[in-house]
Amino acid sequence: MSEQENIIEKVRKIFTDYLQHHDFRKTPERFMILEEIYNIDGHFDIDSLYTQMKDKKFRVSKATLYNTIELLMDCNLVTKHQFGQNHAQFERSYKFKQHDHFIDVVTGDVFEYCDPRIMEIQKSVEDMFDVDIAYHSLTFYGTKRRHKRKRINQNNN
Amino acid sequence: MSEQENIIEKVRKIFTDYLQHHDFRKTPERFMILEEIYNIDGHFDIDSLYTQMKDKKFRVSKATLYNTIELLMDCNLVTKHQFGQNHAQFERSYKFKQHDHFIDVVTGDVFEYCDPRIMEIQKSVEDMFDVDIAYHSLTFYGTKRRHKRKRINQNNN
DNA sequence: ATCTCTGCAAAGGATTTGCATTGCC
DNA sequence: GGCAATGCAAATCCTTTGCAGAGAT
Repeated sequence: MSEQENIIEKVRKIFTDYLQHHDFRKTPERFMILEEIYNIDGHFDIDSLYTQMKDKKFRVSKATLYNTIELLMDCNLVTKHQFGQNHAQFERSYKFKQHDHFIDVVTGDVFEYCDPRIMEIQKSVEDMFDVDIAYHSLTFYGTKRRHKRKRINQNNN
Repeated sequence: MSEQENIIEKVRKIFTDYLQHHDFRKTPERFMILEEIYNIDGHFDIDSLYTQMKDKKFRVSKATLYNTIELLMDCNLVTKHQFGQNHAQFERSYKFKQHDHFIDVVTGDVFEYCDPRIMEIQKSVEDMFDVDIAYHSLTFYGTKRRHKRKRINQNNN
């Protein structure tokens, strides 16, 4: 069994347990959507997910996509991002380690990184306001540096 | 002259210079909006700003509000936040020192704090991806702690 | 058999756009 | 006076809601 199949089996299990525990129905649509999402690398939005599933001849509606993603966020299998545009982006989150984002404001490219110092800040904020933090959103916005580097025996650029 | 008047004079100057430099017109609406925003403490959205100005009998349209706020973001006089809902929130930003937010997901309350360590992370990210970061967004989401504290000779709570 | 979940379509809310008019330069 | 900026309204985009029928329990 591939690592990917292994992950999908595990998230199906998590989702099943979650649905069971909340007395929600285990409909085939919900599992199709979960599996589809876990086969997407990187970020996606509702519309692209919808188109992608329609292309595969799945019978699915946007209402169900929104509804199901809500459930998946509830059981921490999907994360939502608002990068500043008016539409949300999502991302599978099981077994894909916590990370934050850098957005290139010119190209729209998304880069990921993980810096443990954010957890230290989180701890400070929890103490400062006497709160428990469930999650955070950290995004840097900027542009690629233009290199004006001078190199000796320069061959290109 | 009060500190507040002083700030408003300065941001008017910044905005004037910006408009001049870009060959944009210095319309009275733009300065009314700027001044209105700088008299708001904390966050606001387009709708509340619109209502507030209408209540004062200003003749203004939402189209102009959106347009003007775009300009104000361009010259760093206003900051935009997307706290997760589908509508943006804004905030004056001149002379109000850089800060980030904690959102109470139950009450919707917004708390502000400033942690210099975010700049260290920013520097790392700049080096890692070879980019220049113009701004960032850091928001923590969580809830107030419930106190089960035991105190000896407890008087209140 | 019951009642949640579904797809579809309509509604809703925030933001953008089109356009005739206003008024800054 | 020319043309950018305005107000208003319509259009658009994303998301939510209403509802009749399908299907999980």
